[in-house]
Amino acid sequence: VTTTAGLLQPPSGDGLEALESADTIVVPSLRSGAVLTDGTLGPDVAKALIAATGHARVMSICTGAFVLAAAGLLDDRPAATHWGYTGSFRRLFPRVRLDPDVLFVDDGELLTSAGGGAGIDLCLHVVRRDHGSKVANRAARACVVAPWREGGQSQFIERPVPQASTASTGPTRAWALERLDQPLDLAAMARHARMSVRTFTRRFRGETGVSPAQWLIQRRIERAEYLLENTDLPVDRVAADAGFGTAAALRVRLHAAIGVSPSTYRRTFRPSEGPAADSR
DNA sequence: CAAAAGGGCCGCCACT
DNA sequence: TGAGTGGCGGCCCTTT
Repeated sequence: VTTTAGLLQPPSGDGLEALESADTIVVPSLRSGAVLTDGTLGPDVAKALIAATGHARVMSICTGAFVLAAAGLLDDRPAATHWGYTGSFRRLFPRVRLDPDVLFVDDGELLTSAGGGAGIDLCLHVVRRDHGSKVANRAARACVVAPWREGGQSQFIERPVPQASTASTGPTRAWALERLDQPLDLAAMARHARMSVRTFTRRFRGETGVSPAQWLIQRRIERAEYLLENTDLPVDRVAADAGFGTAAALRVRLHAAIGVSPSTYRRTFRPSEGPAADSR
């Protein structure tokens, strides 16, 4: 991977020529510059970027999307950028189909991501595409980040792959999220995805980087954490609603994931709440 | 804590 | 010939 960073204002003509031979060009986020305020870009930069699209994959992180948009690369294409810049981005680049709800957008040779953290998600996605989920997972571990985040309903938009012979497990994940409180086993999920169990597990791991059961546990933990933080439901109700069945199972999972018990977790987020029973 | 049972995961391989 | 599929078996972890 060849990355060109900090070349937006090349000192004296050097730098941009690197784009001619790059495989992948990553435009990082900017905090200032004309492109953010009035959407203009040096003509030589724009020209170099446009020329590079013939042979290189071009991606942006955070406000880097302004650079791609200013060069006209994103016209009539879906894209993502930092949520704080949604308004000005739309004003400056009305032709870009900006999606404010996704972590990143994979439109084939053009990839854009939301804020810095989503930039990591995008980079891991690219590594997964190029080198498989094993390498991507190792990279994620090295960076101390989750190999995969769901990020709301629409985790990311993939370019509608031509003759998508490959059905995705994505719809089944959405389906599973709707019924987290019910028993869900591999057979049921595979049936929903209309695949054999073997193919389902293989695809699932390829697409998310984790196994179906691990993914389910992670989602259930998130649900339980939410309920502990935002409701006064008793712990066994939380366990049931999150799909753990018993409070004991929730205890074990939560402890394995973040090292604390449900009640401790709740207390750190709702210190002054709860029934008077626990007064001193 | 022990033991048994039940799932899940994944390498392997034959088969489209 | 090559990629995708899915059944099998063994190991592992979780639950009872």
